[in-house]
Amino acid sequence: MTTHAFPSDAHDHAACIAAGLDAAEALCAGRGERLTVLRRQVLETLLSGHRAMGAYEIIERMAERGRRPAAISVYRALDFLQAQGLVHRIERANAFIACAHPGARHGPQFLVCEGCGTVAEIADRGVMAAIGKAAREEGFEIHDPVIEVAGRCASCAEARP
Amino acid sequence: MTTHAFPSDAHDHAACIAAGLDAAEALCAGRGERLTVLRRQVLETLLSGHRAMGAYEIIERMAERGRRPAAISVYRALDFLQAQGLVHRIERANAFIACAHPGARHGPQFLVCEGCGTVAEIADRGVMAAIGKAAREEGFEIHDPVIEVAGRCASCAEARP
DNA sequence: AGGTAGATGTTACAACATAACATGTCAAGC
DNA sequence: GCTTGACATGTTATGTTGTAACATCTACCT
Repeated sequence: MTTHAFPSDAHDHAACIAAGLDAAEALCAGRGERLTVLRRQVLETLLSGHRAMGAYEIIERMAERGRRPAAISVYRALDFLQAQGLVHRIERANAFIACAHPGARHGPQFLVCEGCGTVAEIADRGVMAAIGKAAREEGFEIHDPVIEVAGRCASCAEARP
Repeated sequence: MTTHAFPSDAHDHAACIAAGLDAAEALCAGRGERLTVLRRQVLETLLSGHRAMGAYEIIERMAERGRRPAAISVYRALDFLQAQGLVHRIERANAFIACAHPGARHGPQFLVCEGCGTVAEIADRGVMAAIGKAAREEGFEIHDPVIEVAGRCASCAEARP
């Protein structure tokens, strides 16, 4: 299987949002966790955007479609979603993005395009193995690796070579 | 050579600060860049702390030893020091740390201990190679990789197994 | 001395995140 | 049906991190 970490221009976006929400529902149900309306809306906003978004941008988008949630509420929802592995935080951008592989165990890595802002989530075994090896040599126990690579995605590199 | 990314408890700290400052002087002189008093003090503060520090913590420390610099001045000094490769930013902590290998080309990676807060800077070839390979498979051009691994350093893991 | 480029200072504010406490919601057990 | 308890959300205020806009200073060149 060839993976396409960067979404193609014309994929079935509605279906991809629905799939993400369904996966989240299933995952929470299986764990006895509550995917409340607010949490679901935050996740849906991230899925719709299909890119990393700051908390206040999420608030803005939610405000356009109904009541404006308080910052703290959105942060709490994001905390929950992160704990469930449904959302990741992009540290270097103070932003959040819906997980591309909900349910899978990871160790995700992110390719962040400086041209278009798209964030691709990959889960490369080789990268994790190399980091594990380097850490072992220092006697370091890995808990939470953050790998965020800024650069240019294929289409942006092509557009401005 | 066995590297010790985590500093031993009793290394010659004064010498290690002096060495860092000397390296910075030499590097800037060689490039025709100006290591001004303010920039030097910011770097010295980071070298003394021997760990990652927030900008406002740097300000606090500098205030204890003289005039309190404005936030923006410290951020500008940090920008300069980062551009010269003398300081790195730890994204996940909104903090800064003096570079452990000034002058060397890198691609640094950080092991951040959640026990004691120490940050070890390593420059593992295997990790960079793995990331390069993963990026190539996506047609992604790497510009600025961020690798920050949280976990426990050897002494903290031993102290609380 | 005057010009100029770069560094720093002053002030105000934007953006990101959380503390403390009140209130709402829903299901279990009486 | 009511109470209770656990968890989620709302309200208000504030803390933390970072920058914009513009003034001033400094060191060097001519």
